[in-house]
Amino acid sequence: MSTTSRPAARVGRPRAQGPVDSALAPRDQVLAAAAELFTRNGYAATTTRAVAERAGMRQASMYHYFAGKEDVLATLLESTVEPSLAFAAALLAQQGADPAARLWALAARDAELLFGGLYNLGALYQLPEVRGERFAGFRAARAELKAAYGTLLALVATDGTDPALRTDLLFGLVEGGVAVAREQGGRTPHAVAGAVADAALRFAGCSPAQAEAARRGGERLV
Amino acid sequence: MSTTSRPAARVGRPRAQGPVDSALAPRDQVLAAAAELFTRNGYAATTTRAVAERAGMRQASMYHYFAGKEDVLATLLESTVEPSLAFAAALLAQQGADPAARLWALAARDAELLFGGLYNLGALYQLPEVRGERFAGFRAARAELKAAYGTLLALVATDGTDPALRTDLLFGLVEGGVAVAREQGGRTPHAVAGAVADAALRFAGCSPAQAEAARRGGERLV
DNA sequence: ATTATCTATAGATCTATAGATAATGC
DNA sequence: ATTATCTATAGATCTATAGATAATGC
Repeated sequence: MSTTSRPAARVGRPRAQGPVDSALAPRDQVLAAAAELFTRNGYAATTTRAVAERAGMRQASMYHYFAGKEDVLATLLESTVEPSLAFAAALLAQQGADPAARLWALAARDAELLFGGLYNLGALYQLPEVRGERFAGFRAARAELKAAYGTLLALVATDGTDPALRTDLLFGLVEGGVAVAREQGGRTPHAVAGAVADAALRFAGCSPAQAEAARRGGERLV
Repeated sequence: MSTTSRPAARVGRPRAQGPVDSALAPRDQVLAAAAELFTRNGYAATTTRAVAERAGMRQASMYHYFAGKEDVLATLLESTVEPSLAFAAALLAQQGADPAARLWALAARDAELLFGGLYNLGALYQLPEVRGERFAGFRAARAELKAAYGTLLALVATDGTDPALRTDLLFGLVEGGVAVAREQGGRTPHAVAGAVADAALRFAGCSPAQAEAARRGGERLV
């Protein structure tokens, strides 16, 4: 039997706008719509109605999946850090590998994910709303990612005056560099990621020759 | 005659809340209030009523000084870049001075202004609203500041693959570094500015020894 | 029975404008 | 006369909830 054009039987009242042509689950349709609208028009300026209708449902139906607008934003932000954090944890576990190569790999992967996403979710990290209770999980995950940068930085740069401040600057280089690089079109995630990671190694104190070697090592880890 | 406790004679209907104890002109009271509220609670989430009342006047009175909420934000942003831009222009004119020292000085001054301000106005650069027509002046000024970084970077780092991308990353290092560094308390603008400027020199390709020399030269220019 | 959706709406805003008013300036 | 402010409000929202409804599942 053929399953190609048979619509999956769907429980529940049909949508008023008709079924949506999307492989995503309804909850993910809401998240995708929110990602686009929050980054394009701003979080506070985006109404729940706009999000729901872009996802193909009525405004109130969104509340079947999320407790409210903040819940949508928190879910989005968490999903943005998670992949980088998982990669960082894997890198920290590879204690035999060259620390400089691992730092290169972390910065490159993180930058690539931030830059390569359909939308500039990184810009949402600075929203004042993110200081709220609902975002504690996101903030913790982001702090853990930053700590991974700090661990690798300490292994590479052993001189280290004020390591906490230097870790913050390194983290800011990645997030801020990607944010500014996004303002221009015509760049590939790969090129931006490589440039950010090279910069991270220079920041960590590597000479051009050391940085070059670390890049070659790092590229194998990404 | 003594002028100490005589209130200046003020034209116009008195304020309902009584006169405000502030040396600022009413327009600047509005700007100060907006700077605090926009950065603390977000731009879209801040109402014109909240801004006006923190400035000691009624909501509608704000419209005597500004055409609307966007006008307030645009004025604030322009005033944030202007000092850095003026300093950058002065540095570019000093063609006899060491380029690395000048780059150090620009990054340090820029970071110090961003970090030292009462409020984190730098976080507002990424607002979606800033893409609008009313912000063309601000965007142009910020682009000019970025171009100054690019000019000095090209003088310091003569290898230069993809100088536009590298300029963006340098600019992102300063803006993003300050943003992340602000998240922790207990840091002085001077310390953060120095660390950011040192990082900028390393980014530009300086060896530790060259960077050290440039720092000493740069400190005299700030 | 369960589920995903819908319609309808309460209650609470918010921005910008119209027009009045209470000072000083001349 | 000029100015800085005020009061009042039109018109347009927006979020979240209550309760109904139209599917499938058993």
